[in-house]
Amino acid sequence: MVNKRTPTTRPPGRHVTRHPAPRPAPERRSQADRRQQTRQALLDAALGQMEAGIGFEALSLRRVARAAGVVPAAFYRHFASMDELGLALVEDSVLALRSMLREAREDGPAPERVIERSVKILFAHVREHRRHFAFVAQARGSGNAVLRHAIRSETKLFASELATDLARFPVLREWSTSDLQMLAGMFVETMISAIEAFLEASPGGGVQPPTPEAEARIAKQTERQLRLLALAIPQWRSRP
Amino acid sequence: MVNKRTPTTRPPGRHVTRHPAPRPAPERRSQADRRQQTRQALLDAALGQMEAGIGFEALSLRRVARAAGVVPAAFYRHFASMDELGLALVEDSVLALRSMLREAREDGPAPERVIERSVKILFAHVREHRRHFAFVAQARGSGNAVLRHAIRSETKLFASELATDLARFPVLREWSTSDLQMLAGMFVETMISAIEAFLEASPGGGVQPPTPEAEARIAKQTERQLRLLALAIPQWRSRP
DNA sequence: TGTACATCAGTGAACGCGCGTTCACTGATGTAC
DNA sequence: TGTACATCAGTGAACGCGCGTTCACTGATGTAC
Repeated sequence: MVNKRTPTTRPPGRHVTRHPAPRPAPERRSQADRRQQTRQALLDAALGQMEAGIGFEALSLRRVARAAGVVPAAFYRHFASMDELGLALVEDSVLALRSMLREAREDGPAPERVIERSVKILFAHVREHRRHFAFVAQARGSGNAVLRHAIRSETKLFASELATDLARFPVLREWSTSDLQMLAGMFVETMISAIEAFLEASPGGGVQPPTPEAEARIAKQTERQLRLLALAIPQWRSRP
Repeated sequence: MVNKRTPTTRPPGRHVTRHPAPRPAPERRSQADRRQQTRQALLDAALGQMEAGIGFEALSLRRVARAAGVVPAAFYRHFASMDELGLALVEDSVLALRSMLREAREDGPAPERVIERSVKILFAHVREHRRHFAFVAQARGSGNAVLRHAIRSETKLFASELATDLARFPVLREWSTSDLQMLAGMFVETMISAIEAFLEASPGGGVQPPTPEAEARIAKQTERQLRLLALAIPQWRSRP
């Protein structure tokens, strides 16, 4: 078959880019830096598009590339597909979750104010990594099977880690593993719905963070839920 | 501007439909019946496509029309857009939820086995309306703002109804409205995650219902969660 | 019952568009000598 | 330090495809007389 494409004969400098930031003065930087920077721009662009209310499944490679200020073909230098970009976002989000648990664990079990403290940490993290949390919340139930499964298995892992932490509390020392898993799962569920409420309360379709008042209201509600759940613990007769 | 379309001059009977069921022998039926039937076929086709693992947002009007055995243009005789079709599905799903509450309410509060009974009713309904539940679970977090909001407000309404029912239990008679709302919300959350577990356990990407064993396992887990939650109730000091 | 006309659900063809993917290319960065 | 060549991130153009939407149309059903 004949190659029907006309050989490139355009004069140099003729092409006008219409991208937002037309690559400012070819500053000197290493190839590795440039690569890393574009990769990050693609990830940021995807999060940014989703912030504007577009679901991950409806996100197109071309939109992401455009928002990142890069030609569609350049996308392939970093990800083989949108699925792969999504998995990279899951990975980043998981790091945020892990750091949350680490912080909560930091000064050991202080049964008195543990709920209050945990909620504070939760909301601080959600505020800081809002876009990643929004991505996870959205893709968790999305039609994309690859992402859905990745997120589900990470959520289970997270609940397991939490279960191990819970086992350190005296009241829970006698609980069976499966009961601890259940309790951790319920805590995680409560956190997830808190996160969803937080994101839903973000004005402008998730573009801005919610007002401090709205956040305080949701945090308080979450505390009440966790407190109610905690009241059940001493009443439970754990069986293996 | 000139109408560039060639006037239709094709001989009658020339066109060959490639649709699955090429409209069998023009049986006699009323226009209204035919209309209703196609509308239902479109709704079923949408559910069917989603059953195959496609998210609502990724569902195209053309796919739905094709699966319904109808030409794309015919879609517009029934819905102005896919959003509108989605809202019709939400409405159908809400009916299923209402019927669930009605059934649970039927023989009044029987504190002894109320949890066991409720879970039985829940799973019976999920089994019967699996595709509608799957649709709601999927669209609940999807990128489609219209559907997301419709589903959220219906969920809140559902929780409110449940709260009214809960108020009938003697242990809860003294509870403030907002505490009842919270409790109902937590029950609903637990149900939702049970539904998600049920759907996730469906083999073949949701095409078939889960095995009776898997269902029994999930039902049992749900019962345990609700039981734990119920244990907290007498301990709670409700304040308005 | 029979006839002439109206209604309207569904058809088939066409449109312009954004999509994912490919390709040979450019030109700055990196390396060997 | 200077030169010649290699590497490779990003480019621009092209492709074929499925999409949503429009339109004049067909022909069965419905209605008025």
